[in-house]
Amino acid sequence: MVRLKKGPSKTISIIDVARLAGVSITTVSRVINKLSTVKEKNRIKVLDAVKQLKFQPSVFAQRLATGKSNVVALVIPRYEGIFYSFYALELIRGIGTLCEALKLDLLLHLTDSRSKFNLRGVGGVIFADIIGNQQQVEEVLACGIPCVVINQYVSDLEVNCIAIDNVAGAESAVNYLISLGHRRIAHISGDVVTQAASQRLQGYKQALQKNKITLDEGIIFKTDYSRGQARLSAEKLLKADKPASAVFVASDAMALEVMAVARELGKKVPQDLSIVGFDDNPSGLYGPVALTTVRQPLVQMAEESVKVLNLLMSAKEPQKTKKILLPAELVIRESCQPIKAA
Amino acid sequence: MVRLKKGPSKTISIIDVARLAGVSITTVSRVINKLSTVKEKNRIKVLDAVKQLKFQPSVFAQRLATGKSNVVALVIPRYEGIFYSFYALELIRGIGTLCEALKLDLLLHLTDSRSKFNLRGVGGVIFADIIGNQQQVEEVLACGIPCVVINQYVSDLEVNCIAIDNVAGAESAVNYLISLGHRRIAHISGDVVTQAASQRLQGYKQALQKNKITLDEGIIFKTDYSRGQARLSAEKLLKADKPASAVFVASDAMALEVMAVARELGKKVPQDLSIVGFDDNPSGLYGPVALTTVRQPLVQMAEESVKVLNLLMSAKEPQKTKKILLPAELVIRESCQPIKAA
DNA sequence: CTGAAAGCGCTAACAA
DNA sequence: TTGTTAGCGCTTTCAG
Repeated sequence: MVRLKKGPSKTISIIDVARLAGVSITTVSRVINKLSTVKEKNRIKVLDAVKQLKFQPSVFAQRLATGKSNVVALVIPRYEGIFYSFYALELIRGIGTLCEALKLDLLLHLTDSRSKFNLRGVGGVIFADIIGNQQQVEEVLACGIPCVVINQYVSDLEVNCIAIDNVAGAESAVNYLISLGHRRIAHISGDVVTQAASQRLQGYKQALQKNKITLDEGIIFKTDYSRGQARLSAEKLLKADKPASAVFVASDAMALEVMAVARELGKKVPQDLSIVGFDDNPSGLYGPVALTTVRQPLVQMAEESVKVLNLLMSAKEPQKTKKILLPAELVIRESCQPIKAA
Repeated sequence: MVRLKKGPSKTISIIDVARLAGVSITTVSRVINKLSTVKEKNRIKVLDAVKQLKFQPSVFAQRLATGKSNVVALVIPRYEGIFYSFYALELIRGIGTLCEALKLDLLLHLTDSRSKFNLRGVGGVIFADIIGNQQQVEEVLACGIPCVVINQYVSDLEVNCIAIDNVAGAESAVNYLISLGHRRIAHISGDVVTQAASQRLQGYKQALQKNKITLDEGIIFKTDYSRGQARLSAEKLLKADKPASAVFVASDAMALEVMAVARELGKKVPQDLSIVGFDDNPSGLYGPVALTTVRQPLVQMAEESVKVLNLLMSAKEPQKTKKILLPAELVIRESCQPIKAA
């Protein structure tokens, strides 16, 4: 009835190590887990045996025994406007690099709002944005699994979140344009299903209001973050009877597209049109006119999320939920100039 | 000596389900694993209990018991030229989506050549490119873990690989330019530490040779795939005494940069310079002149890799290694035209 | 068609 | 400081 142990191809376990080292499996376990209480001499014997047998502990057995898991699931909405972006890549890179360093297993889930995944076995979850999948967050929370949401400030849920102050960032961009004398300032917005885009729009409006500039809905263009729609918007904007002298664009990728369109139409940047983007995407540095933009601390946000989660995962007691708002900072380069005297 | 079972917060296990359903745990296990031999009546009782208790089997216990794992590790070199690209994102998306569908757990490893990861517990590995980390591949192979390498044709190792025929792709691009009458054709290459870039360079050279056009090393520019270096190369190229009439660029992102530089210098595309890129990056569609390019079946490559790996992982016997070469196809759009009569 | 029971490889009381 | 041993939750013989 016993499964045959096929002599040679058997996977080596802690028992083999113990036997070779001439100690008990407990001692081996202690060495592996760096639990101090092992005599140096034995420690070395065990370490030798481990090396000799090329032993690697079974993570499954470990997790089963401890009930703990060092698996972090990163959930990214399968939403093209977001996924195909500088933002997504920076996020994955930031989170991936830190997980690697912290020895956390990073599980990637590209999801739509319907998909369900087995939560048994994951130690913590990071949600990148929430687009229609708030329910997934609630599920995770209900299971008592540590969880942090990034790039989204969640006020109606008792959940940790780390977001960027898009409102203030947008406001500072528009204020800067105003300080240069611009009054007719357009906005090309991202997809307002994302919190980031809608907040940037809000910041834009707020800046105008505070400066007593009347809002003209006719020069606010809503897009899906794509370059295609940016191009369309830019064309409308530039061919209008009463063109704007400046434009605040919700992403650098789109801003660059606007810049390109302007040039194609024979307009000079910044002489004829001042442009501010958002992201601090390195692409903005190329080209003859470096893009003025708002820098988001994406990598910082990514790393912070892993740190917070890691803390949560190793904490004994449930922690107070943290809500962090990271500042976005205006980076002045060359794509804006004071408005020409009328 | 027994760990206390804290009554309420205990995680529910197969035992609870069995108890509630009034059957043995074996039966529950059979139902979960869809092993036919269960009376319909019992099946329903079990399913009810599962639903009622919101039972989710512990993947760790399952894997420990079966010795099988459905974890796929995706290893991506932490190499900026590659990582920040359309390519990387397409790959992650393709692999991520299919894993999600196949219920495979996708583990992401951003690695440098030195990093080691615990292989115990992963059922299969996908390597995206090999940049200095061939040793990692060999390690995986040595452990007998199913493994496939993508975007790299590996001939000196008994390993499955799926790559794109960059040589032929590049050749067809250059042949096309030649067919339009171009004779002085430049090349802006990617980072030749990557196989893709060096093969594209090779295809370029081959096409010239076959057409008895002498190679001019002076108009071959090697870059790190960045837009910055593309810009520099383009400037050199366009300001040269004897400029080329056409250029084949190793990526669309760089090709777009070249196009931008050309315009800034007052050159018209395609009238003054014909350009072919590589990737079929949607960005190439925007702008006034759609980019002619070579389409790589990236998503297909990504999906194929998961399929092959999945097969390998569920196969009883070791399989013959597969080496797949996917064709790349020229996509003619607007950025090239026949050379002007001299 | 069903159930009892032996593992899978490891951790953590507890005793020594 | 070390070893014994009872689980962790599941699968899988094997005997009913």
